[in-house]
Parts: sequence; structure tokens; C-alpha cells
Amino acid sequence: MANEEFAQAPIRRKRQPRSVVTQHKLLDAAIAAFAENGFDGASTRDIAARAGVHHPLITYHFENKRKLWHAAADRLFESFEASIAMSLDGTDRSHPRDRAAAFIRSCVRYAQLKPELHSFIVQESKEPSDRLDWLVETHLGPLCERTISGLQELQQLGVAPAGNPGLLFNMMRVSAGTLLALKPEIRATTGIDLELDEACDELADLIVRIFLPGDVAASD
Amino acid sequence: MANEEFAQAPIRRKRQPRSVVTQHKLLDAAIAAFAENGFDGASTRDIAARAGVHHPLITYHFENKRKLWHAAADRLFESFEASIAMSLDGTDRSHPRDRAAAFIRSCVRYAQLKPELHSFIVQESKEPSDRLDWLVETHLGPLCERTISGLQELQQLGVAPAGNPGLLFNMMRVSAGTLLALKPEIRATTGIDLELDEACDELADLIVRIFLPGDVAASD
DNA sequence: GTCTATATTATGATAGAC
DNA sequence: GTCTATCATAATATAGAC
Repeated sequence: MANEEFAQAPIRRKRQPRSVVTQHKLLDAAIAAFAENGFDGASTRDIAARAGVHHPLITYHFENKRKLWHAAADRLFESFEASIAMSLDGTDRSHPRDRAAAFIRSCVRYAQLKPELHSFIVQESKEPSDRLDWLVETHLGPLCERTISGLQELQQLGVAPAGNPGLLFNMMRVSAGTLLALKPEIRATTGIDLELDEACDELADLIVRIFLPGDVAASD
Repeated sequence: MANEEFAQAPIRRKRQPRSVVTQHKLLDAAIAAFAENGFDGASTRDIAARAGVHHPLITYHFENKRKLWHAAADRLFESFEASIAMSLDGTDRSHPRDRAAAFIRSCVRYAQLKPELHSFIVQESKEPSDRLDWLVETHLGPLCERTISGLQELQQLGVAPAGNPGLLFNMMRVSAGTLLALKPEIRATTGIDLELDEACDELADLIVRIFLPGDVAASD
């Protein structure tokens, strides 16, 4: 039986530029569709329509819906990691709280631009599945592990409050991710428009203040 | 056009018990399916199968998929309000922080038993739609308004931290709702099993401690 | 109140022309 | 690398028997 089917997509040739463009358009459309409707709810025809290409091209480039989903997940997490790395590039300050605050602000900013990351994950996280297992093993697990151990350091420094770091991390994560994924509802119920940068900054500052209350002196 | 007053409205009779049972089974199945897959992703055939009835019965009892969704939403919010009201029944303590803490614990407990409430809402809240408008106008709006004004009182008393109450409320809400909707993922990434009451109590206590830090003296 | 049968449309996937 | 045409299946919804 062929294992690790996703690792080597059948496309690994010296790709022509047109092909790459089509693949990226399809992947971005897939990310949006899977984030909105989940794996089963999204249709490959709709994905092709969003990308502006004909639907048999999905089979050509990605073989089937499942492999398209895996490729979309890879692209989404790559984009997140790249964005965070870039945001934190100049931010090599000495104070741990400042570093953490900058990281939170980067995450909020990314969630504002691409709320799909959170929605994409949530669509798969509600019930056990092969896709969730793969997501945890490949992307979610390493990411959580790193961030939670960073949070534990902040707890030891008295910057983050005491308590189960796994729960605390996820509370912070959904305070950014879910809220920015629910922009339309938040706007309708509270009048707050998280599309606006000022509202987003306010949320980021609130998360920092609530979840990193210690060492308040440090700031820019 | 049929006059709804006395012309034979298909359902408006003095319902036989069997009919009510079937409707409730269908509504519970619909809540689960819509929460998992969203409106488009859920299929009426699957809902009928989960309920253990034949699919044409959906048309018989609810006319179409859209009206089934509305009826499911009504039942879900009724169940939530009833559960909260019951939990808070004996809890008429004088301290505002204790009342708020009891309310939070009730919400967390409800989210543990019925994570569908949160997922059901989130499925519709990601993009503007007629269903979201209806949800906000009928259920979400009044609920948020009440809870946010309660939170503002707590802020004036110095129990809740300062900051935009609309953002704070939603941070608290998703800290309970999203985390309990993501039980499988949280378990896989952190080892925390929110199916267990102890883990749930720990989460509720953490939410209270983080979001209601003032007046720490009051407790049971 | 419940069921079978069916009309119509949409889906995932493929074959083969260009 | 891209397209048209097509297959088998599953979806929403309805008609009508019991």
C-alpha cells in the first residue's frame, strides 16, 4: 500500500510557471472553501469556480479532494509561520513580556488578514478523524508544544498568570482566532468592526493585558 | 394562497404524542448535524438517519431544510436558557462576583454537555447571511446585550478588568465555548481531556480567575 | 402519521480531444 | 496544460399509496 501519499504529490516535475499559478489559485480557493464549509461541506466545483479554473484541473493538479485538502493545509500553515517569523524579525528585545506581546500582536494581525487559519482548524477539530490526526501530528502539535513551553517560561517569570498552561494557551489562541473569525457576528451584536485596524489593536492590547498581567512596567 | 388561520395548516393541530417525539428526535439530530457541518454541509438525509426516521418526514414536520434549521436553533437556545436559569436558581448570593462566577461555571458546564450550541452559532457567524441576521435578531442579540451590561456593572465594581466590554465578553465566551467544542483537538495537542469534569472545573476556575480578578476575597 | 417511488439538481471523479 | 463531455452517486424536495 502506498504510504505518505501526500508527501510526494504526483506533480514534482520542473513545474512550468503557469502550472504553479493555477495551483496557488486553487489552494487559496480551497483554503477559503474548507474554512467556510469544512471538508465535506466544500465542493470541488465551488473551489474551481472560486479559483476561476475548470474543475477537472483539481484532479490534474491534486489527484483528489483529500490531497487538495492536505496541500491547502500545508500552504496555510506555511503562510502563518512565515508571517509570524517576519513580524518578529526586528523584535529581538530583551524583555520576555515584550517579546510575548509582539508575538500576540502578530497573531492577531495575521488572524485579521487570514481568519481562515482558525476556521480551517476548527472545522476539523470538533470530532476525531484521520485529517485531525494528521493536522495534529504535522502542524498543530509542534506549534502548540513550542508556544506552550514559551508560556510556561512566562509563568515562571511571573509575567503570565498561574494555571494549566495548556488551557491558558488555548484561551489566548481562541480569544484572537475565534473573535476574528466571527467578525460579522461581533459586528452585528456589539457594533465592533474587527475589520478596522484600531479595533484589532484594541483586542491585541486587551489579550496582552488580561493574559500577561505581570511585569506591567515593561513596554515601548 | 393558503390562509393560515383556518385552512389546513399541515402541522397546527393538537399534536399527537408520537408526532412530538419524532419532531424532537429530528431537532436533536438537526442540531448535531448543523453544528458539525453547517447549514450547507449538513444533509437532511443524514439528519433523518441520525434521528432514526425516514427522510420524507422532515418535509412533513418542517416543510424544508431552512425551517428545520430555524426550529433547531429555537430548541437549542431554549435549552441553553433553561439550563442556565436552573443552574442559577439557588444561587441568589449577594456578592456580584459570586453570581458572575456561578454564571460562568453554568455556561462551561452547559458547553461541556452541549458543545453544539457554540459550533452551531460559529457555523453561521463567519460570513453575513440571512440566517445570521435572524440569529442575531432573535437569540444572539438579546443574550449578548444582557450579558455585556452585566459585565459592565462588574467593571464598575472593579471585579472585571477595564477594557471594551464587547471584546471582553466575547473573549470569555469563546474561552468556554470554543475550547469545549474542540475537545478532540485539545486532547490531542495538550493531553487535557475536557470530557472529564475535573478538567472542566479547572477551565471554569481559570476563566473566573483571569477575567474576574478583582475582589478576590469573595468565594465559597 | 408513515412509507415507497421518483423528479431534479449537484457532486466527485474520469476519459479523451486539443 | 487545459478543455468538453460524461458517469455514478447523493442531494433536496415532492407525489401519492397505505
